[in-house]
Amino acid sequence: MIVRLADGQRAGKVPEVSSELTSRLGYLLKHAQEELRARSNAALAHHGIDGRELAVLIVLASGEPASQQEAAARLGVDRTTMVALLDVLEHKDLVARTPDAHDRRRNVVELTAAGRIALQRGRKTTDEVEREFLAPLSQRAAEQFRGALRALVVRD
Amino acid sequence: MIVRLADGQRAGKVPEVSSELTSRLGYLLKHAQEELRARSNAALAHHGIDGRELAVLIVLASGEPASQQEAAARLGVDRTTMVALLDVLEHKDLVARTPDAHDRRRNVVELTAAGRIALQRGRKTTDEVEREFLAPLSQRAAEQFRGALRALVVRD
DNA sequence: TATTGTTATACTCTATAACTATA
DNA sequence: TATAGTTATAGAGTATAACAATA
Repeated sequence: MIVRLADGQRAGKVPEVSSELTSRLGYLLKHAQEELRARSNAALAHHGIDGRELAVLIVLASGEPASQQEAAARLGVDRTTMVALLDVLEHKDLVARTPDAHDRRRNVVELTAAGRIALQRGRKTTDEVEREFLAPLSQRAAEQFRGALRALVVRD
Repeated sequence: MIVRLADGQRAGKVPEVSSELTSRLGYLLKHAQEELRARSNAALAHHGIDGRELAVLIVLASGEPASQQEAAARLGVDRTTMVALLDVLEHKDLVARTPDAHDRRRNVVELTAAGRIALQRGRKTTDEVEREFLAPLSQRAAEQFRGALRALVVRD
């Protein structure tokens, strides 16, 4: 799977990306994220979803059944963004909206049977993609890398 | 009325993001990148630029004087994207376009005196931002983190 | 014919404001 | 009045296609 070196960046004199740039933390983080996202989406496409949609499925499967707004909060996006995400997932029959009996303004959003299957497969697939992505590191280094990232992001 | 304090919804607290989500590598990388970018842009704003613009200045300062297309290749963006970036930087008087004497289709793009100053200050500022961002890690862990990122991104 | 810079256009992702139906 | 879902819209950021000038 040669994704990164595609395009016209191969023939003739290849103007390399500036080395000062590639030593910047911002550059490294951005490209690591983009590479992992591309790989994840390519692998998840076999199950008819992408990484963002899998994240929604994960959020809906965690904790109690959620309204759209609660799901949006758990995912960390705006409620208007959640509308569009759920439109797609509902159309794929992976989630179902049901009016809340106790508060008819709300929709309770839950996974369908197909949604639970897609979730299971998506988890397994992204686990594999993560392992491949981290392959250049020793197992110990990979664990330390993950731990460092968690310390940087979760802080507080 | 049913009192719903599901999940991490303690009073006065933001509803927590699903914990399965925050253990995913994709989530961690994305949020680390966004956090660092936000901090960098906030700090660089004092010098009238943002992170992307600093990246252009770095690219232009590295190696030989570049055409717009060479600069785009070094930065890893499309040439049409470079046009817009240079429009802004030229308007701020940080770079100058000069028609190439030997090939009049090309523009040679170089830093102005103000551009060199902005570059110097931008480098110093992002160095500081990176240090602060990595502060939760020991110095040794920070170096290992940077090395791991480089191994993951630069791979070949 | 091919290439450089440019413009017009479009697409993705996301957010803000306003509308509707409920509460 | 306030809230949940929705719609319309806008703004980054980036890419593709087409065009003029030049090679």
